[in-house]
Amino acid sequence: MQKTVPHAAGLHRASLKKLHDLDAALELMYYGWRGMTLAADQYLATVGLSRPHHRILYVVARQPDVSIGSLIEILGISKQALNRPLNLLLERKMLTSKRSPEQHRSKLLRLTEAGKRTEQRASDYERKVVSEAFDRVGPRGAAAWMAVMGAIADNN
Amino acid sequence: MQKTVPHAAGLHRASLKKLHDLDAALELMYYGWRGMTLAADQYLATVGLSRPHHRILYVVARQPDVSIGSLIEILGISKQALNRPLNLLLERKMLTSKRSPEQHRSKLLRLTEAGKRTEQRASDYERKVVSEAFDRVGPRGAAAWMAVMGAIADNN
DNA sequence: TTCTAAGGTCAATATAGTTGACTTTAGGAT
DNA sequence: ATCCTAAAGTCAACTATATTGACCTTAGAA
Repeated sequence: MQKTVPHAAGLHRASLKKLHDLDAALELMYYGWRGMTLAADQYLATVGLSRPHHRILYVVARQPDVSIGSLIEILGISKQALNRPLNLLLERKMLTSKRSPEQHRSKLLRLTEAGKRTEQRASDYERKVVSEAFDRVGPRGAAAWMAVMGAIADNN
Repeated sequence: MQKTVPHAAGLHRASLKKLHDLDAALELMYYGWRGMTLAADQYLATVGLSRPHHRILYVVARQPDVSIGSLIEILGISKQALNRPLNLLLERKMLTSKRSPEQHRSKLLRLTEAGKRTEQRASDYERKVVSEAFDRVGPRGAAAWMAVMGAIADNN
């Protein structure tokens, strides 16, 4: 008999009976998120980081000189939850933090070159997955995907 | 001064500078997943359940008489991780478990009527979000969304 | 009777978060 | 100078969801 091989979730993507028209869509959302982040997460693991670190790097890359408080709001987590991954990134010199000249109360976060490289590589893995999928459906299909996702995202 | 109101993640969906063409797509995937599951998670919380319970109910609804081992493979988690939510659902009489007549080794899981109701309500919240989004883009847009998500999901 | 597959359970650990209760740092107001 | 406050930092306890490893039970098959 064969050894039981650990199964990745997703192997049975198409195996479930569909009770409703939209069941396939629900499953695609689930496996789509996994599919998009899988390669990035694997890369991040090789450099000792994970999703929360990537989220921080992603935001700081797109909003340089963001304050800690703003970062907390954007990420939607508590400052205690931010603390560990943020400090790791500072220790690893992926981020710098300094008081601003005029607003000494708040600190400004920036990516170092190493931080930029790591953020780019991780995000590139995700963009690559999306890009290849978009290529298969053309610009109109990509636009439709964006429109659907926007409507779903704004549902709350 | 106003009290600081706890911010839900997602309030700043459009606020980040876009460094790349596909950054908007990455963010839409993140917020799309949130948007689709938000209402369902809120409903589940009112009945003392959460996402892992829903995943179990969802799979058993679509594969009645599934064995514990198959369920583990489909969900992609360890049996220890399955144990707690599964037992809760059995205690709450949302699931039944019995040995099959011919294959006494494995147990067969089924939803009770209460389990079916809960599964349907939770999944309905998700389907409603997707359905409304599909309505905005028409059948061709919906098909394109499915094609893109399928390509992304199968990337691994 | 012994072997094995399926299931069940316990313990320790990891990750990613929470709330509450502080302290520190630094600027602003009186 | 002193007090007040905003922003940041820290410590502790807790929750939820997962992991691995070790072990036990149930029940059919050789």
